[in-house]
Amino acid sequence: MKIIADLHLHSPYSKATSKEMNLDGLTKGAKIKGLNLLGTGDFTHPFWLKELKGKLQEFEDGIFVYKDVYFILSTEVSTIFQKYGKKKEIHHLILAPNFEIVDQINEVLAKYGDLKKDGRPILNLKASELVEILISISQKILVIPAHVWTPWKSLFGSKSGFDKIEDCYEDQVKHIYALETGLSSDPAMNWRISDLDKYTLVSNSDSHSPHPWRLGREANVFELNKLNYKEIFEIIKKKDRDKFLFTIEVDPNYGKYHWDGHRKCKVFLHPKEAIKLNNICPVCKKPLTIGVLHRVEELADRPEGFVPKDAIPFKSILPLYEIISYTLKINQLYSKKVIEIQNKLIEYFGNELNVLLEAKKEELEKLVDKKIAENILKVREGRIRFLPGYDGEYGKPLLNDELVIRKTFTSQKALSDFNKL
DNA sequence: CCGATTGTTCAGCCAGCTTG
DNA sequence: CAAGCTGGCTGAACAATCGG
Repeated sequence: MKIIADLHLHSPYSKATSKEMNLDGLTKGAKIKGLNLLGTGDFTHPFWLKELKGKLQEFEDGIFVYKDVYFILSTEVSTIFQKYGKKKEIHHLILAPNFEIVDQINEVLAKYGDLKKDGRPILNLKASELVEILISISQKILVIPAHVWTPWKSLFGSKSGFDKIEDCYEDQVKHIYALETGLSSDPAMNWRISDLDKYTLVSNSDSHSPHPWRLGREANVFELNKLNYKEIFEIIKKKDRDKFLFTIEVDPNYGKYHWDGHRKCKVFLHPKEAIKLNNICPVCKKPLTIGVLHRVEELADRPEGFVPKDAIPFKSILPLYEIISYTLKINQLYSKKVIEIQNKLIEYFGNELNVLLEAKKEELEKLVDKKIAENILKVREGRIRFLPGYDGEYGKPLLNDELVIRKTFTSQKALSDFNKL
């Protein structure tokens, strides 16, 4: 059976999330998108956990079901600790095999932070201590460093991260099997660092809203004989290429931290340009927010385009809402017209991922404007340029062959280089 | 010309850290 | 010790534009 899984998302008990991130909203969103396995998110939060225990039915060992959508118990925690005299804040995705073990996890973690305060609790623990604690509860618990390249709160992040996984997880690194690439990087970027070859690269949305332009933006596609926790655990642990078919990605340029820059100063720069400026903002003279591409370049020991031999392939997409709204030049994702077209396509092809990955051009053209059909194919085939994201600003796809003329470039040369891409 | 739709901006949520 | 900043999303308020 084919499983399309988004394992990292949040409940309404996390800060800055939509109230619709409840089980009904999530299952509705998953069906529209074409996902059949979701992480529950936030199992550390007592109210959310109570809801999960009450509403989820056990399906198979470690897998639960609600309204025909499967769930696996997951949460994200933030560890804050000092190392090398600096504050380190690192996010970790945690998967657990059953509610009994979740109860044990929560009992221990509650000693290190207030689990009620946020669905994504802050723990006064070193990353290595967190892993040690979890593994001592159960070897079946999976700890995955979350969105490893984003500047804030991540393993390799420019603001509070490390250059080597070992520096973060120390002797507990032996229990780390996978890394979450995050929106601003794709597997190809990670393949440039030989140290990462042994890790399974997983992709999740970290969604805060169940809307199809957020949930399932990134996902993992598995082919399983049967669905249970052990299967998922083993695939991720062993990087089983026969069962891990591919990951679904957005173009890393779309991510909010791909390039370097300052949102407020309207400065965004390719790492090469930033380095020429000593990573100092030409407007406010303060250090730039260094993005994902820059960090990958710093740590890479291989050229662009290198593919490790056991790499799991990936496909790049964009949320359908964005393709439609950018094609029609409507900025509002939820405009009536965009929703109408989206619904028409989803009704015909069953779900959004079918539209994005499978739908044939002739069929698309029968249903919608030729330009929209063409752009769906363009995105699928990667024939598309972006205005890259930076310092928390999403990247923008250039679906109408626009030339980029924007005040946000401080360097005319960066602008002309960009238009040549 | 007026109502409907779309575009744009911004407060609010909140803890916890840094800065002055 | 207060002020400012951070994250990501909602949804209100208001402005602009579309279309019948």
